[in-house]
Amino acid sequence: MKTLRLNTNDRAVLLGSAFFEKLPMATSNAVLDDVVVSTHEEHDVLFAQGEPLDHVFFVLSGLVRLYRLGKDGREADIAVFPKGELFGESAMFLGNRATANAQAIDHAMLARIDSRKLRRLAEQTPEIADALMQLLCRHAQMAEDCLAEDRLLTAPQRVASYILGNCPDGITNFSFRLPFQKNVLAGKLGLAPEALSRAFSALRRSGVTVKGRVIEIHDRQALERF
Amino acid sequence: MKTLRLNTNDRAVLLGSAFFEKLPMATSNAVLDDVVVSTHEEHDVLFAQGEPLDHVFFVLSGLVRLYRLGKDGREADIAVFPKGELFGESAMFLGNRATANAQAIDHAMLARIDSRKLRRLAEQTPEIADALMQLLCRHAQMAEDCLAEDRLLTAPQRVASYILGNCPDGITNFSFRLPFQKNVLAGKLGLAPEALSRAFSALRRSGVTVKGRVIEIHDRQALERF
DNA sequence: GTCATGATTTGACCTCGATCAAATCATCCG
DNA sequence: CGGATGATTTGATCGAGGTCAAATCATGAC
Repeated sequence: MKTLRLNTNDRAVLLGSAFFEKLPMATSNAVLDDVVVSTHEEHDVLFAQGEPLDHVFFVLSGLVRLYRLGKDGREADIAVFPKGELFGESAMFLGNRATANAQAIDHAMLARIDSRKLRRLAEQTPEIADALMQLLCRHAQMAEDCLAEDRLLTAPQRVASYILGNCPDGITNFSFRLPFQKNVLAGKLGLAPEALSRAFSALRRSGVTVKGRVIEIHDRQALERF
Repeated sequence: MKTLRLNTNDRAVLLGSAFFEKLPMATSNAVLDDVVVSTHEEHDVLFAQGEPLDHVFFVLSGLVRLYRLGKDGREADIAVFPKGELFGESAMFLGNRATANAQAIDHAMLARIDSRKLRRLAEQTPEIADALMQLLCRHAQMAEDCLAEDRLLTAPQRVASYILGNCPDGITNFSFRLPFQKNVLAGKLGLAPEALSRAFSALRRSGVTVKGRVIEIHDRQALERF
């Protein structure tokens, strides 16, 4: 891991993200003034469950996977954060201890925001408190969505739901590129890679084509019905 | 559903809860000044996914179940809230639309707090914003815990984990009463009632005794190892 | 291009938990 | 007490998805 200072481009990514977008510039500057950037190799562990954690992380580039470990060493993904996402915020409210492990997928560049300072600023600045509440709420929703999908949908249905989540409304014919290896998608959906593969092949007869990382949809309705 | 005003006892329950406990009295009074109380029969639906929702609910007595519906009508529990819990707060940040269904278990008495007012107060009062952030964070953690347990643990392991969560540390011999029907516990753990029953019987050989709603543990270690 | 390495798919098998049906058990009510 | 109703358990069966092994595909290094 190497650490650097924030450059202009990084700053632009930060300011354009969902979290900072709605903040007045002065407020954003206050939050970002002592931010440090770090780069990480694929598979680097950023922090581990239970460890002290006094930063909130922002993904400048790459991807980060949040997961828990089972007694037997198996891993369960909680979330995958792409560029532009803020994570690790829950430790701020839980005694500055991480509640999960985090690992870089790809090479990743992260900005670290001091969590004590952020919390202090949130007390003084309603806009920051509001942004934090929205963030917490969104992350809670992500987990609840995941939980509900796990419990209600079969593997092919979960994959269909993921695809539809990437397809703009009203379009019936659509194609996009997975932002990560199938590997990672499988984890995110709570599946073994083999199960993901079989799910894709089950969806083929509903007009889904998979070539490498490129997914093509030919019949939105069929997917929705699945 | 009948609606009433807040009586002294209800007010005491509210003020003693995790959310209000840390607020100055004047702040709590501001939040509670126009609260309305409603009573609900078993199985009453409080609100449905997607509906407009402009209250936050507080459980004065009874239990409330939060769940999502699948296409086929199957239900997946997101959370169960006992007396003293605040819920429905996420709608506040998501366009005042419920993200799940809520249903009373038992007879239930609920206090409704106007969510627009609460949000306005949160902007003016850092203590309220902070309490809200803690609440959101706790609810997010609950969902993440659930998700991780679903993915990492078998049915008997999840039940063991639930029991241990109700057993104070360091005690090896312990007994407690379920706060709801096995029915409800099954849903909360993402199991069919039959699976819960079988899980209990699998735990019998690890020193767990079940008589009606009363659970007895005779060997904490064995449960932890399970 | 050739090879080596890692990703993905496919096949075979097996386990967990869902489902349906039936048997018990518990509680409440007259 | 006798029944009725609902909760819980038990039995039998089935299917989804995990695991392991092998085959195939893709990619980058040379």
